[in-house]
Parts: sequence; C-alpha cells; structure tokens
Amino acid sequence: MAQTPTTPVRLKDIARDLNVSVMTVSKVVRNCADVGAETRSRVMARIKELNYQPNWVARSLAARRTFIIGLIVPDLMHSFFAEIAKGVSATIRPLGYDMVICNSEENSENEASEVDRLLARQVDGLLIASAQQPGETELFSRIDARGVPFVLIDRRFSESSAPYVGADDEAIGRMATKHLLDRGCRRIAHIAGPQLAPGSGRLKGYRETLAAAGIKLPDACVEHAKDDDTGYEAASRLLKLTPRPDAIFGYNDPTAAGAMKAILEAGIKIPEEIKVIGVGNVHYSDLLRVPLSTIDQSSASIGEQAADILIKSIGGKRRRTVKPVLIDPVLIARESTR
Amino acid sequence: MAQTPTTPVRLKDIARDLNVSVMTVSKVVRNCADVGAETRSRVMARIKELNYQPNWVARSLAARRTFIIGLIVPDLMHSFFAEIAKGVSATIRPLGYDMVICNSEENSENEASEVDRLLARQVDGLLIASAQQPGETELFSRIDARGVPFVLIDRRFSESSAPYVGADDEAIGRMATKHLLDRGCRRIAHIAGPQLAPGSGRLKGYRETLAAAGIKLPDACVEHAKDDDTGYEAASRLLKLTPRPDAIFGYNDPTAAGAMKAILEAGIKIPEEIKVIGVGNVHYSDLLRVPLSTIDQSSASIGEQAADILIKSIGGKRRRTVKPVLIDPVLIARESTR
DNA sequence: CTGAAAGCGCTAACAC
DNA sequence: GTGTTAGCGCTTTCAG
Repeated sequence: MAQTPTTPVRLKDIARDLNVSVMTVSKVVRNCADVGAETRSRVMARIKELNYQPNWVARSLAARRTFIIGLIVPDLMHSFFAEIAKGVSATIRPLGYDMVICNSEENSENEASEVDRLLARQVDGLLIASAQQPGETELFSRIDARGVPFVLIDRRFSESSAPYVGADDEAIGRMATKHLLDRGCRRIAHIAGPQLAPGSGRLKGYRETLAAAGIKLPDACVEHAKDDDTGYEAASRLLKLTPRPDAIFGYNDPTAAGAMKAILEAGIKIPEEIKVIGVGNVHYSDLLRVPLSTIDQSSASIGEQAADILIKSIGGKRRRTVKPVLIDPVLIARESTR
Repeated sequence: MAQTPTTPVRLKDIARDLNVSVMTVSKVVRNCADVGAETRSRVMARIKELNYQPNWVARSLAARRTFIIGLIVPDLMHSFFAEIAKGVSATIRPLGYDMVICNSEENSENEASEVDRLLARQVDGLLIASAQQPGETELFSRIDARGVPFVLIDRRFSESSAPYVGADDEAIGRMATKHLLDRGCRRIAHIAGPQLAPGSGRLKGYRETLAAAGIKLPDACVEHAKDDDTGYEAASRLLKLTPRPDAIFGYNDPTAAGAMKAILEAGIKIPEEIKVIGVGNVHYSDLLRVPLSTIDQSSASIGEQAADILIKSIGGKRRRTVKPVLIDPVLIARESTR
C-alpha cells in the first residue's frame, strides 16, 4: 500500500536509456514530425514501458503556456454558474486545458485578488462573471495590460472591449411577458432582481413588451427582490394590490417558486387565478406542486461559447473585437401558465 | 484599452535596479528572516513600485510544490458536490492554495485520466469523490505510489488506507427512519439510491432501525431509484401497495420531491396520509408545495474537513492513518412530516 | 532528421 | 546578512 514514493520518469531518463538526446524524446512526446520512424518507435516503446508523463510545470515554464484557464464566478452554489462551469470544462478538456475555479463571493475585491492570483499562475486566459461595480473596469484594463485574453460572462460591461457571452436578458424579459400576454393576462407583475445586467435587462424587456401592448400598470406592480429568497415576501405584497395581478413574472426560478408558495398559501389557484413564470429552468422546477413555466437560458451553452471564444483568442493574434454573444432564450411552458 | 502587453517584472529586474542579488530579493519576497532591515525596505519599496508578482510556475518548478490541489467529483451540477467544492475552496484559499476541479461524469475511466492529468500538473494533493467500482482500488494505489497525498470523500473504499471524509450515511438512514417512527408511522417505505456507499449506507440504517423497532415489512416497500429523476415513478409503484405505506423515505431530496409530486397528484395528503422525508437539505426543499423534511449532511463541512486533512498530510511526514471522519447528520423537520 | 546550447524565473544549499 | 553555484524538467533556436 504505502510504498515509497517513486520519482517520476523524466525525458532525460528515457534519453539516456536509448542513447538519444533529450530533444529527440521531447519531439516524440510532442508529436513533432521531424523524427525518424525507427527512432520514434523505439522512444514510444520506452515511454509506454516506463509510463512516462510529462511534467506540466516544467513544460509550462519553458513553453510559456500553462494550458490552464481561470474561471471566476460569484457563487458556485448557484446552479446557473455551476452549469456554466460544466460547459466550460466540457469544452476545454478535450483541447488539453484545465480549469481553476475561483469564487468571488459576489465581492469585487475578492474578484480582483483572484484575478491577480490567476495571473501569477500564468493562466492562458480568464473567464469572468464579474462582481465589479457597473462601470468599474479598471480590473479589466489591468488584465488587458498583461496581454492575457479574457471573456466576460453573464454580467456585461459595455465600457470594456472584452468579448461578452451571456443570456439575452431583454429577450428573456420580452419572452416571459409576451407569453403571459398570450395567455390572456393583463395585470402582469414583475419581481425584479438586483440591478446588474441580468436583472435590469429582464426588467427592460418586461417594460417594453407591456408598453408595446399598450398596457400601463402602476409602479407597485414591480417589486424588487434583494435576494433569491425574497420571492415569497415580494409576492405577498403583490397579492395585496387591487386589482390583484393576474400574473407574476419572477426574474429567476427561485424567486418565482417563492412567489408560487405565497400564492398557494393564500389559497389562490395557479394557473387559474394567477399565472407564474420564472427564468433559469432549474432542475427542480418540474417538481414543484405546480410545475413552473420558465425561460431557459442555456447556461451550459454560455460556458461553451465563452470557452470557445477564449481558446480562439489564446491561439490567435491580437484579438479582433468580437461582437457580444447573446444566447437566445427558450420558453418552457408548464402547468403554471397553462 | 488594448495597449501592448507588458512583460511582467521579474526578480532579476528588481535585483539589477537595486544592485543586490536575485537571492536577496527572493528572500524578501518570501519573508525570510535573514535580510538586513534597510535592504529589505529598499527591496519592498521597489516591489510595490513595480507591482511585482512572483511567477508561480517558475516557483513551483524550483520549489517542487505547486500549491494546487485537485478536486475530482462525479458531477458539479449536483449541489452536494458544488457545496463541497465551495467548502474546499474556502478552506484552502487562505492558505495560498488554488483548486482545479475535474468532473468524472460518474465514469471511472474519466476519473483515472483526470487523476493522471492532475498528477502531471504536479498537484500537491487530491480530493476524490470517486466513481471507481466498489472494491476497485488500483487507481488509489497508483496515486500512493507517486507519493501524492489524497483524501476520499463521499464514496468510501475501505480497501484503501486513504483518509475518508463523508456523511454518516447509516446514521442518516437511522435518523430519517426513527423520525418517521416517532411521528407514528409504521409502514415506512424507502426509495433507495444507487449501490454506492451513500445509497447502501442509508438503506442499511433504515433496515436496522425498522428491525430494532420490531417492524417487518415486505420487500416491495423498498424501491430502487436508478436516478435522481425516478422518485416519481418509484413512489407511484409504492402507492399501489396494500396496505399503502404511511411514509416514504427518499434517499435524497430530489427523489423525495419526486415522490411528493406523485403522492399529491394521486390526491393523497401530505403529511396527514403519508409523510415524506429526504436527505440533503437542498435549498429549494422549502419552496415545495409542502416543505420537505430532510436530513442535512453538512456538505460544506465535508469539503472543509477533507481539505483540512489533506493540507496537513501535505506539509507533514508520511501520513499516519487517519480514522474515517463521519459527519453527523442533522434533522430538519418541516411540514412534510408534521 | 538529430542534437548542442541556452535558457524559462525561481529556489535550495551552502559559502563568504 | 548576502551572494554564489546549481539546478527544477522542459522547450526554443539553430547548427550540423
């Protein structure tokens, strides 16, 4: 069991055994073309035999490339970010990259120090769902100055020229609201999220759609949730309005689920008396007493596409400005808006 | 914005500027004691001025330590593992470690290749929620042979002498079952999970507790869920038994939530006619139509303690065998077992 | 096709 | 206290 640690095999060892130079072995390992067929197979044989594994730290230092990319998210527990992480990982792994994940805890200073750590580790690129204040792009300039490519995800900063990949939040807002209109609702309340890109985009889409339909609602029809857990209270307040809303659009699923809870507790029927829709298609939406209609934002796809753009700009020249990628939302209609 | 990439400052640059040796600067950076007070402050000043950041790749190569630990989980989307990851991260970050996360997709070969990658990256240690077949410990021996410390989490392999940290699954099974007994239930059905450590531990605890209470139930009272999403079907089958169960214990929350859905759809009342309990305390348990009672397994704490043991065995000598750490479960009683 | 020379940026060990 | 000598294990560059 606990045998004495084995010193890993090095290029040098193989070279010595075979009476060739370290260079030759290195070339075989990296699949360079300019190696004689016979030499190559002798080397390959020995490599298998000794189960040689390149030391990536040494390789990274010499090649000035780590094949590591950094991912910074505000909170891994949020299934949205976990799914992005999964999408990123699935995209980069086959290309030989690994990913180090950092949590900023939704705090801009943590984020900055994570960025510094990652840069010190010489990551080849960065993916950031940023917790910087809107408009605050000093951190991004710093990364730029280092010449390390990065892609912003989920939270957009139009002041930075960095590529951006995220859900199309305005489209989400429009889609949810339109769906509710199509179902015959007219007094559509909204529980809005924090004033970051996603929350305000969805709110904007909601307002536009109502306006386009010629519907005017009192300001009280929009509640603001600080937090994922405040859907319940927000909905409780909305239920006291007269006339009562006939629909509630929650800026994400937890909020909408909280709203559903408040509604059902008040003895009001979903979807007959109030329809409810959320955003995110979290995996339990379907398990709620009334399965929750939702807008799917294809989180995995956000991770995949962001990773894709990043990888390309790593290999490539100075990055040409990439147009923001807005992922199209998909409506998942379930019982709560039947 | 897109200014030309700046070459990072090196120890050498500072040394040259100040007419001291690279070593001296290195010592200041690492806070070694043996540096003159004045020299030190001159160096420090220049470090700030130039915003010097050590190159961790070079440092890792020279010091033969990366301060990176690898975490391998079957699925990041599972909030249980995401929470573990968060706990790990929170524990190691302040100590200067970073974490690279790999997904095995619940596949033993993926896991093995991830382990190899991580070893090639010279990680200082490994945390593994393993997808190896029960009893299959060849992979672990390989890691041992390399002398890299690792800690097993969630899935236990008693054949390996590696430290283990996980929930106390038998205690979980006992606690859930006992709670149901205390509530007056007698025909307690169980939806069991896959035959890995957690699933079978919970099943065992369930059986023991029933036996201790002198209750004998037909085999049909235990259904097996392949998958998190099969709670619904499993419960549907259980509901057809006569006499009908008066309680269902799901091996995790998604399963229990699926069961709740089936029960409510059948027009049966929770908790009056059937009580339901799950495991995991996922964050939405509370949002279900009937808030779900559950056993909390303190996932973050699993990550923290595992990371703790790992870090200690990195610094330390050959590891002394560590007793398995079983985290005590906590009962969260909600409406579904009132 | 093969290999020698020259590092990558940093640290360990030991002199001075 | 400070600096020297040697690398860590690999790749780049460029001769042969």
